[in-house]
Amino acid sequence: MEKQWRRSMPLLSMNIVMQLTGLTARQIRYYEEQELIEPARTEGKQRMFSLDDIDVLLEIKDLLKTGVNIAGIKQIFEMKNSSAASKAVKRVITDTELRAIVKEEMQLAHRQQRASLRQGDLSRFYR
Amino acid sequence: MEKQWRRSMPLLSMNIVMQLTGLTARQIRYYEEQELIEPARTEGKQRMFSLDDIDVLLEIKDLLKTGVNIAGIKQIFEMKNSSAASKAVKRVITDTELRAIVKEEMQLAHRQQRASLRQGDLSRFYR
DNA sequence: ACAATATGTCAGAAAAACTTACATGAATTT
DNA sequence: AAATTCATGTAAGTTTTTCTGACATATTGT
Repeated sequence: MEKQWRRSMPLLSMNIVMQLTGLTARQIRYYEEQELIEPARTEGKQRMFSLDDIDVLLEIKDLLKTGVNIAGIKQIFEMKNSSAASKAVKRVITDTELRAIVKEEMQLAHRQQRASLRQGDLSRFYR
Repeated sequence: MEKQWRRSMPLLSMNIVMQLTGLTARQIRYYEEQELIEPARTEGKQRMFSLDDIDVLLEIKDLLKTGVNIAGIKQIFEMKNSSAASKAVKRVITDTELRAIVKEEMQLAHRQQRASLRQGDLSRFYR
């Protein structure tokens, strides 16, 4: 609970993040557009990412792979944040919404043989 | 003695390194020219630095501030490397050379009131 | 079939970084 | 004192990287 700020320092440029995550620039920008991440910007408006951003991007990648869509990921992240803030897990997502998400998840997880672990990217290189 | 490789991954661009070290691009390129560092390159020939590089740059900055010149720094680094390689500290530097360096060091350290600790840069932000 | 999603691709503009060359003040050498 | 060396500044022109915006498209949901 001390040098956590280091993980939130925006040190990484687009190119590196692409390599670390195995995502394309288009994907990364799209996730930002969808407000799943909010990278810092240089004076010249270029994106600068933190290690925390990398974490989030890898999680997005995994969730998409298992079939959750952006809307679902957004909800999941909201849940995380509210519980992480240790505020008695607010009901930001209705039960039906949650069930829909989980169902969707299960379906695709079944279809695809749950080939989960990412590879071909450099994610194994950090943390 | 395990995830040390992470510190050697070239993740950082010139701009960030300038901020982290408080050095100018000119200085950083000059130190490379003098073979004190050897940053990786992207396909397009842009420099990419590792955390280890940052360490070295900060050390260069400190040593220069205390009055050691590039040649001296080069020698010091050689000593470090050979002893780090735990090869019975070879005499890569003659005694007279060493004395010259130390003398030079002492003189300048005296002149300048030994205002040592760096500030104004972001070095405190990592590690 | 139609609409929505997530991503690819292209084009033009802007930002960042590169190399090379010349300038310069401080320190050192001759 | 003049010349030289050292470490850094600065300018110009070029290349690389990133940006935004638009349009294309395959897959999935209704």
